Amino acid sequence: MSSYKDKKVITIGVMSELTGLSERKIRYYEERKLVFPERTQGGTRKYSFDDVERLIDIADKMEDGMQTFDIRRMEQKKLPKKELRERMLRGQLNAAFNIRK
Amino acid sequence: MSSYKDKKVITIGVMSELTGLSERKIRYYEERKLVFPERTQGGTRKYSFDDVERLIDIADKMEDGMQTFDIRRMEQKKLPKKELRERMLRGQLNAAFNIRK
DNA sequence: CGTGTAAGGAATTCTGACACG
DNA sequence: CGTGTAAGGAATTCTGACACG
Repeated sequence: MSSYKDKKVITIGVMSELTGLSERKIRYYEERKLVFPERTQGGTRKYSFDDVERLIDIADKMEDGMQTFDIRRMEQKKLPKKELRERMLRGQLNAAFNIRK
Repeated sequence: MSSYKDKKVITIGVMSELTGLSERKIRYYEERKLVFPERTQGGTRKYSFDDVERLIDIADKMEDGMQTFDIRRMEQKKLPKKELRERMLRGQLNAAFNIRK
């Protein structure tokens, strides 16, 4: 089962190129528990191709106005469907009208 | 067709861990035209999973006493079969008796 | 030929913080 | 909340060379 897709070998610089996301964003999504890179002995992050796809997916949802909180809940599938729909709608409205909290 | 396997994303440090080869060896095999990493803007090497497999294969052949020259020829499949067999035999003999040129 | 190593420098990454909205 | 940035330091990588066998 252990494929190449889940082997953590990609540095944050390459990941940034692959996803188009800034390193800052990538590190922030980790802080928000959305990605879980491994580390080298020295402490540099290592990501997998699965993480590449995950980050692209996250980026899409962020663009739709969703918040990291909602994305995390969504992946855990623990949020009741009704509430999730409301949150997604709110996110899209926020995005559409560029609302600031 | 462009799979993950041929995407150049692995740094030499990770490659060294993945293959068990020293960075010195990995760079040397590049010098001998056996692997062809890409480079980042800054000049650091990037390898693919295909390269991981290729290097492991190379390492096996080196252990059998083959020389980089023969390995390269072998991959190009341009060496006559008879001569190749002779070279492989010689390599294995060298390895067996630990002969120094 | 194949590989280790010390050397000096450059590129990459890391963390914690301040800023803004 | 999400993200940019300047800051200082540490880890990583690079090249060319000398060594040895």
